[in-house]
Amino acid sequence: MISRPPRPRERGIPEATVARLPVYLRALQALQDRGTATISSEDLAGAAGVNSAKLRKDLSHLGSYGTRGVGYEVEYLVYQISRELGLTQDWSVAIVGIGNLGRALANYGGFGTRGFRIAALLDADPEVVGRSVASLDVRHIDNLEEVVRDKGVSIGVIATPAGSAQGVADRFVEAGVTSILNFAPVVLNVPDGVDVRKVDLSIELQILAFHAQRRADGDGPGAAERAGLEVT
Amino acid sequence: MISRPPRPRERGIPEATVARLPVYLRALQALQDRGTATISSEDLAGAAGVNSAKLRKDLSHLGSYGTRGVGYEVEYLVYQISRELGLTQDWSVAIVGIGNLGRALANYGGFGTRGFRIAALLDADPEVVGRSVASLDVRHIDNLEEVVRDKGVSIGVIATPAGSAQGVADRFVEAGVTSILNFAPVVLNVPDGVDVRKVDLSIELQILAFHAQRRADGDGPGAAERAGLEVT
DNA sequence: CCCACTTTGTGCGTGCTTTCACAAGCGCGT
DNA sequence: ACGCGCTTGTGAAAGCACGCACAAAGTGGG
Ligand SMILES: NC(=O)c1ccc[n+]([C@@H]2O[C@H](COP(=O)([O-])OP(=O)(O)OC[C@H]3O[C@@H](n4cnc5c(N)ncnc54)[C@H](O)[C@@H]3O)[C@@H](O)[C@H]2O)c1
Ligand SMILES: NC(=O)c1ccc[n+]([C@@H]2O[C@H](COP(=O)([O-])OP(=O)(O)OC[C@H]3O[C@@H](n4cnc5c(N)ncnc54)[C@H](O)[C@@H]3O)[C@@H](O)[C@H]2O)c1
Repeated sequence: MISRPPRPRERGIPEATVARLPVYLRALQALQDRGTATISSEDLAGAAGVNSAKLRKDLSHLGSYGTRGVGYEVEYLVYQISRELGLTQDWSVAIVGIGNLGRALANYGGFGTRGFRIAALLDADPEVVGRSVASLDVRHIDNLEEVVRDKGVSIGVIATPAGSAQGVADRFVEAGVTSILNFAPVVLNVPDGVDVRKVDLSIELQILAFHAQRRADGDGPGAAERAGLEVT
Repeated sequence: MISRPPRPRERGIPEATVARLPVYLRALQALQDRGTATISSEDLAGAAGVNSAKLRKDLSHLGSYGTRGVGYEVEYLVYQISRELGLTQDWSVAIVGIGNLGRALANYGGFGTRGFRIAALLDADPEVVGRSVASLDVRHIDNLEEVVRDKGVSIGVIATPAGSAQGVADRFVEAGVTSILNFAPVVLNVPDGVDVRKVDLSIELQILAFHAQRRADGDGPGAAERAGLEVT
């Protein structure tokens, strides 16, 4: 391992924190819409469904943006989290596989509140290619490289059947897309430096089933807590 | 495959392990379809995209189902994981909010490979109620309690707009549903003993954006690895 | 100016997760 | 029967994550 140059400010935000920042951001934006100017860690934690100490520690990774005795200024915090998450710039998204799910995604208005723009839709089926979905023409998958280049696509969404997903991922990578969101139920194989996240409905259901079964079997006192359930 | 496990089952399977079992199960079923009889932890780990030591430790929580020098018998392991996850019984699922997403979910054939059955669709919009989606009549949300009772619904899926989600969750809980999968971008408030999981597209996109930005900023050597990217 | 009160930022103990490394166990060929 | 090669199962170590509890820092009232 090469020793890194002495960085004055090591910016290593824990992964668990990164995953929660969007939740905080959403809660803050709701507060902002309601006209709230400042909020305590206790209240914000409540709105985000987390422990307040955890929230404070998470925010402390971004810097010291709170005021003791008062709380956090909502607007300022919204800006800081947005900046940290990279939402102050625009991200072009391409969706591949305009079937049931792909269409729902394309039509989904509040895509990512802000920051994300659906730039292109692609499919392989001649029936689908050429149609207009959510005010966008569905292009043929063969144009992927061209579309990525011309539209500056930086995030690829895969909503094809499982069998096609790896191939689509390969083409995304080939075209220079290094962020992929995968809805197909397969493990994608990508080179280092490419970031893949997956959304998997059936895994979520199976986890629910596991806990439900456990609750049904040996439902003694504390069984739910042991299973790590939502506690409010 | 009728004989119950020899020893009293461990009561504490780590949550992280539970979340991976469905991934292993899917990989195993793919192997099964391809006619593979046995597989080593190394190969299965490769197919599931995890470290082989982790895979072995995960499986060890279910029992000692491997054979040293040989590997795991695919069919047996499929059965054991299925049983552990509760997939040997049927789960009735009700979907509330038959909009873009709800329809996609309802039409999604391979819902959970096996074990999950969509038993009911519910909506509040008179335009939607009464229509037939995926061979099911969409019922009015006011019938939720009745539907849950009659169809034996044990898992509730929420695909309504954010503003309605808490209300729907409350009604699910009231009706006795203790497993909820939430697609709406809100933090649900539920009593102890109710299990809520969420699927949140925009959070995933924001996490991708964070890593993409980080890569763009200080893309030095090892930057990708530090960000915890897919490594294959 | 001081004091009572509020709330942040964080040191620290605890428990969970991951990974390494290897002894023990199994099958096969001789 | 025996040894060799392969693979599992698991102790042990290291790394993360969580949440308590409290000092430090700020506010506002008197
Ligand atoms: N529908 C859901 O609710 C849902 C839920 C969870 C997961 N998924 C997963 O999402 C994916 C899509 O599901 P769906 O219901 O929309 O399926 P679908 O069959 O309705 O749509 C798939 C689309 O992908 C296109 N396609 C196929 N191969 C392609 C390729 N090589 N390049 C480009 N396009 C290609 C098809 O033409 C089709 O339009 C599947 O992997 C599914 O398992 C769907
Ligand atoms: N479409 C997507 O791709 C997508 C992606 C991520 C998240 N989501 C989220 O999923 C949810 C649904 O999205 P959508 O695009 O399908 O929205 P949609 O507006 O198309 O559908 C929502 C449906 O819910 C129904 N509904 C509203 N209030 C209800 C109530 N109280 N009881 C029962 N039904 C009610 C509406 O009648 C409508 O049919 C939203 O919260 C959205 O943020 C959607």
